[in-house]
Amino acid sequence: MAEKATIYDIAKELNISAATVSRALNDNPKISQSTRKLVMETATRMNYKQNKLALALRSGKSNNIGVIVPRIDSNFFASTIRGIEEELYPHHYNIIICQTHEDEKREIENINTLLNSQVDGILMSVSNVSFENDQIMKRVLEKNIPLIFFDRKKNIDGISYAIIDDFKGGYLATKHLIDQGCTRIAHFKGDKSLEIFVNRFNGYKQALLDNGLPFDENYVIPTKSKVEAGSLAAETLLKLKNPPDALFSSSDFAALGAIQELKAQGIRIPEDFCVVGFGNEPFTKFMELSISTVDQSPLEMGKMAARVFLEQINNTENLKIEKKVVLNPELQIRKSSSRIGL
Amino acid sequence: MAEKATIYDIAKELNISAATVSRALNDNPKISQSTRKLVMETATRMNYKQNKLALALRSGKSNNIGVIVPRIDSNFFASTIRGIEEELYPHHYNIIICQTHEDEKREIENINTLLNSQVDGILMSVSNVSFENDQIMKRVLEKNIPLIFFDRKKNIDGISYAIIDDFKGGYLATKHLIDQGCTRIAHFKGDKSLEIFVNRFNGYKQALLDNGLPFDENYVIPTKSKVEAGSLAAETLLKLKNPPDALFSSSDFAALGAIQELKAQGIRIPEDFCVVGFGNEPFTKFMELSISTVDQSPLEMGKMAARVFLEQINNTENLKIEKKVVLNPELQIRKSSSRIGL
DNA sequence: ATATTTTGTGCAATCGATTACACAAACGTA
DNA sequence: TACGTTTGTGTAATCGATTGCACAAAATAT
Repeated sequence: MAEKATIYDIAKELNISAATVSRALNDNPKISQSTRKLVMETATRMNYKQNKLALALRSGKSNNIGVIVPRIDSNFFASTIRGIEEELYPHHYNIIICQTHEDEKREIENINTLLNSQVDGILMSVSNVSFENDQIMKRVLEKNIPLIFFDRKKNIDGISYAIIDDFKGGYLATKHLIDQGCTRIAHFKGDKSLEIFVNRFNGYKQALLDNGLPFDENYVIPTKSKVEAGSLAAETLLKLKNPPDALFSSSDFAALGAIQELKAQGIRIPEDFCVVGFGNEPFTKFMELSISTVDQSPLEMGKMAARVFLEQINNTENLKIEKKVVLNPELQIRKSSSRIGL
Repeated sequence: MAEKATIYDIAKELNISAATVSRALNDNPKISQSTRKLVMETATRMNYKQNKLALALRSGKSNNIGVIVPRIDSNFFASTIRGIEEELYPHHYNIIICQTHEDEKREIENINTLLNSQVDGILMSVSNVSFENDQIMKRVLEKNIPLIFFDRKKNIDGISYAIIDDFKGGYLATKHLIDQGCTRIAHFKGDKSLEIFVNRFNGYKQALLDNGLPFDENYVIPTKSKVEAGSLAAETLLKLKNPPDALFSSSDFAALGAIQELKAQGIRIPEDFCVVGFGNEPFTKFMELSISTVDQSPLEMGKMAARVFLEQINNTENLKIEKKVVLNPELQIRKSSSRIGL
């Protein structure tokens, strides 16, 4: 039964002190070559593994960081987490994952658990905008633990973030539809308590204004990020007296639902109706009628968030400096909106 | 600057000992009501948070478990992780995520890091089958740390696992194609060093045998789980003197690639050619030509793996008992293979 | 009034690694 | 020879929480 070996076990084995063992293992130059070699060999032989908990307790650095997301099984969040992991792996940080399921209580619980676990930082995509949560986030800041938002952020002074320019994303998508000759462009709007959706909506609105198209409230439908929700919303749109000839959906899933409904009603895409989604979900590319969409470069976003964390952890002085990374959205033009050529 | 408060800070504040504070916070009945109340209030006031590192060091339980997967940004793995997280959350375990990128060195590194971090258990989906890794896994067992495989396992005595019956999945898929009247069924075979792919292949072969169809090696193409790989493999198949009339692909992505190639060559699906994939990736359902596939219930698999872990951690005695959970694959019949009705 | 039990706290060791400080041995130098 | 340096190790404190044991004070019994 190979129980875990500690530096004390090695020390006893060699009749030296644990301090010497520790120094030898850490390549401290004060230790003689002979002792060092002996210790190294014995450590290997006894299958010694440094206990990171002890190290963390003493040093105050756990080398763990917490990542909080609404859910992990979405392509977007999984990709950001991948980005975070890849950026932090070389720096020997481990990643603790938490899901909130969009529940604010869970969000607070997760933050507290992570703090209790002495994580060195927290990267999160917020679930909602209650004020209660603001309090706890401020407390994280007070403890001098880097807190970084990615994608879904809140406006709290002193908190850095990595996001994409959702306004621009909405603008680009809408402008593209206008360029295709569409004049009655509808919009599926996401949860209005989240900045990202408000910004996409604002980008949409601005593009209409800038191009002399009227903004019609009836064309804006609050829609969840679900296929079924998209179908229903499309149905509503088509019942309007003057139905739209294009859709910018804040969600790829809802866009898909809309496309299904449109097709079911015999409407041709993109000839009669153009659609642009948001998120660049894998399926949008795979469809026979591939769906135009706005890419959020989640991998890059995760990496940027991780880099901001690294900067903050290395500059305790600059902790108060808010770092804002805004990535550029990229419009992926595909069949669902390509009237012209391609 | 609200620095972190410890029980010593609370003790000093109240002029009592840290031991008493600790007991009060843990609802130890030996502490008087009055003291307890005082401690609780002071703890809240000082924003005290228990340091889990200290607790973990003393108790030898970190309440962290490690999850190792080839990559996190695949629908399958993300879903299993979700399952694991949801099952373990009520038991106050945190999840540390590691990616191997199919690299065996990384696999060993990850295991070592997790061991150093004193995780209470490791759940993993292996990346390959080198012997070197067997050694380290055995060492994990020797340390009495529960190690559980999910989906991609290895045959190592004493290691429990949660998988699906890949043989049966392959069998069901192939049998279904036979039932559709297909007689020349090809197969895209995955990495032969992984059990799951060997089993899917064996199920395919057995179904052919059981139904009096000849097994033709030329119909079996080693194919990566990529769209492009599937297209190329399909091209190869179609060049055969006697090309197949159906395909069972061990990957949904490769199946999609094949479908694209088949269509490009003017072959009608499912009339001329039936296709079944494996994995039930979201896009298979979303396509206009929806793809039949074998569902692996990743959420359930993750939960089962987590449950096995919980059983083992609660029965130190039974650690040596291998627990084998084999889930039932479910064939999702969709358009790509539905000649009859639907 | 004395003996016995109960109640509530404190002391100190523990988990494992690191590190400031002390100090002996070995070396070099005048 | 005597004194200063260097070299290599050991001692003990520290990180924060828990807990067996000891023990004083209070409550109860005799």
